[in-house]
Amino acid sequence: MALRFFNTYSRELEEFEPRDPAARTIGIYTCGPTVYSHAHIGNFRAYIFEDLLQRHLELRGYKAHRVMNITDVDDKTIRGAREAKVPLARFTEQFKQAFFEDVETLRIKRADEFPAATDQRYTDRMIEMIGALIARGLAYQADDKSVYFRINKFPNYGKLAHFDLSQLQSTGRVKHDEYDKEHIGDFALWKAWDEEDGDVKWDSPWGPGRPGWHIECSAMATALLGDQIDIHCGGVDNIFPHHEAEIAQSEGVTGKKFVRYWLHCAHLLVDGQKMAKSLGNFYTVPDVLAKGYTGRELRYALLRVHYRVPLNFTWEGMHEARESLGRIDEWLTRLREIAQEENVQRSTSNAQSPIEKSDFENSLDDDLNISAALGFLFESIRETNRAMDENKLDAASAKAWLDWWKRINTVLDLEADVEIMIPTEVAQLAKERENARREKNWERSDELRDQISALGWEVRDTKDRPKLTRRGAE
RNA sequence: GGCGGGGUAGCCAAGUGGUAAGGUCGCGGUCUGCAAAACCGCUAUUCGCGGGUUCGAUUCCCGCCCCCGCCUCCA
Repeated sequence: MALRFFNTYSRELEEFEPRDPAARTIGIYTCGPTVYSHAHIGNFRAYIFEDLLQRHLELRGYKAHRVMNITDVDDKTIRGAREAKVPLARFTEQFKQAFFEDVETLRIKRADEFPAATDQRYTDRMIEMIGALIARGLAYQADDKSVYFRINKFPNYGKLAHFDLSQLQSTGRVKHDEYDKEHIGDFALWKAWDEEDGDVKWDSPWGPGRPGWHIECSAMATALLGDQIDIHCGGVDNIFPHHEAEIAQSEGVTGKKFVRYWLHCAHLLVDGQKMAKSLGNFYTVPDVLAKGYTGRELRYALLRVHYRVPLNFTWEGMHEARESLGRIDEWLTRLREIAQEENVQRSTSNAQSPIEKSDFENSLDDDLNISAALGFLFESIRETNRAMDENKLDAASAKAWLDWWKRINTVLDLEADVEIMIPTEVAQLAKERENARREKNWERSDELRDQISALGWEVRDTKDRPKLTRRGAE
């Protein structure tokens, strides 16, 4: 099946054709965090979706050149720095660091570049772009000294969001004192300095000020990926106005189609509601870790639902993630044991399976249908487990399954980390328990099992020997 | 009001014009000293509601209801 994605621009599933088919390198721009506070798990749902996208493109033989911006100057960061009474850069630094820690915890592949809006390379580029837009009549400086984009001069404005500009209504979310604009939909390219900004300002041909939010993405995207990029992603809430503005600015400057495929991720809900600090359902990655869950468990929970469907985050869902991963872990452990038994005779080899091994990746070709892909994984697990129960899976077959897993795990990245060493205390208790069992002292044996359990380990008596595992562990 | 996305078992969630993947939870069974893991069986006569097209619709069309989001700086 051909690789296809749902393009927000056309609202249709489209076959993916990179801009440059020969080069096999895909330019991907993904809107990153605004570092004014700790990013929440809803933000990370979008980043995990982008991670899945990149990894699957790579599985399909493409090379991704991915850029994720860091917005380190805007109203919220300035306000935060002022309230904390520290310089802007110092204020944002802590959240940048936290962001990168969370990225690692969730096993999200790092983008190739993380440009920051305040980097002079990009502020220069923003000023250059704004100048070009003014020269083309697409932007103007208003009486308040700020520079605005003139949306009436850009006929395509509204195409991405499918908005009729005459119907734009103010939701009252933005202050209403912007009488200086020609059209209510005109958005700021350059925001003139005011006292609230303190020492946060850059010089420009239009006086001191700072970039508008949208222009930074246009500047960084075109600077690092060129005038035209293959895929641009973000959350659905970015469609309007942010991505609409990016199109207007970028195409207004370059005159070329800015993005070939727009992919947008649906929101994460918590207990069926939008996540909000006021509702007390606002979680960061460390919040989830503090509840005893691991990064890979959260990764699984955020990954398992198709990106265009709203995902409801619940603790029950986290439990489900843990159990499902445990099932994968057990399966891999069994396969590895059999793969090592070179000379053991099996009654018959049973590598045959009604599940085609390519079903997993073919599902991902279909607009990243991860739920269907995981369905195939679990069906495969059940079938190979059955074969192993019946002693019908030989070492070669086990190895083949492990190779398959290795391949799909380049996309999933859900394997448990290397086995944690069994603590000597646990090993000692297990040994004592074996002695008790040999003497058929079941009471003592069960008591020792409880003690082992209290230490976070589970003991299982198999035919060969008792096995110790740590459930729910990284 | 405009524009999107969604409504499938207790929960999460695929899917197709031909009679419902998978995960999780629960129950019963095999195995086990007992467990655990694994496997087997059971758990949606039905896919928000009402019409229509069709031999046949959960899947296509029309209308309606509900949930979520966006409508100027939230992923």
